[in-house]
Amino acid sequence: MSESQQRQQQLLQTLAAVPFGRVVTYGQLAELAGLPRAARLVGSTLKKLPADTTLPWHRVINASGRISFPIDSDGYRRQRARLLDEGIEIQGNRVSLTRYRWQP
DNA sequence: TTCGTGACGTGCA
DNA sequence: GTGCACGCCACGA
Repeated sequence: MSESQQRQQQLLQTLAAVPFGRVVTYGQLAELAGLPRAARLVGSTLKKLPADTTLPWHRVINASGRISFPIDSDGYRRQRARLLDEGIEIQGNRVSLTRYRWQP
């Protein structure tokens, strides 16, 4: 297994540990996985996930507390709907990090 | 090998 | 609050 594949495994394992009703930022997820400053890697890794994945990809938002998809995109609507399902409040495209951020 | 690109972050105006 | 520049890492052309 290559180095980059191991890093992606680390990220996915960390993602799987994010509890229901909580969110993490791209940068936070990277750091928790032992990969500081690899926020962009999180994005490209999530992009490769299969559509039927059971991983909570929707619990990952950017450092501003916003959903990183364009407002009118499909991905945006799917992520928003899933977050709402978990009881997370969303104003516009924004989630309150102070209330919902996961702190292990 | 180099270069452009991306579901990002931080600092600053 | 917004926008921009720059840094970061991986990947494909």
